[in-house]
Amino acid sequence: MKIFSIPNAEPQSIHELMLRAEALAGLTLGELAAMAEVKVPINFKREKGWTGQLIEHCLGASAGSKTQQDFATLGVELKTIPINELGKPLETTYVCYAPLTNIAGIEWHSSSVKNKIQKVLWVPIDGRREISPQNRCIATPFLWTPNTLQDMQLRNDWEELMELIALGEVENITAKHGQYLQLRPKAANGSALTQGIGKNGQVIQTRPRGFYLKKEFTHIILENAFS
DNA sequence: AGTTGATCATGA
DNA sequence: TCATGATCAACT
Repeated sequence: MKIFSIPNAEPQSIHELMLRAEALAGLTLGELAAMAEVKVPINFKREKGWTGQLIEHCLGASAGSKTQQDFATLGVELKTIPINELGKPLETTYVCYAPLTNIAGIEWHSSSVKNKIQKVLWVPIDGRREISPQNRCIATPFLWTPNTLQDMQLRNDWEELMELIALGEVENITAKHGQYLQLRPKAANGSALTQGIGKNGQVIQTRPRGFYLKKEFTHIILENAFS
């Protein structure tokens, strides 16, 4: 029987992080929440980020860290991902905000997307809606770094999307653009506005956008990890 | 308003 | 049925 206790400090090595993460496998969110002494929501209608924050806490991520990776000293980004009984993702994966102004000179190799996903600790969790949150089971976490093909796939989509943004087409971009990386609104609500580039190069107000990994892409990551 | 964590819910 | 567009909460 595996023993798990809530750590009180950040992991000092990848190895330590992975030991902690692997010890979560098989636990339900209810069991883990009990150890952390937090209440499990009946559903995620309001607390949509609850699972991610629980796992962060239980792996010893420093709370409220901004802009950089969850485990900055290790260069590791943590992502929970809801899956069904076949191991297929049930949701897309948020990566980061998309820059909509001052984008001249931004290259893929220095982009937020590329840097965010250089090293990701994926924590797959049974996310089937017919299972109550407290009974949802944590699967086996694994570390992932994009391979050459995956890097190229994301780069192609990223460059297409950034080109459209630079050309003042941001408001014509839909989630259908991009094969593996998509651009979608990312805000508290529809009234949130930020600056963007208009069709004639002027500054416009537009909804903030975020980059998301499409399910097809994360599905392949999961398949590779468990094959 | 911006960024972190994401899932919800409705139109196609 | 399912992805897109919208939304929720905490913290800064």
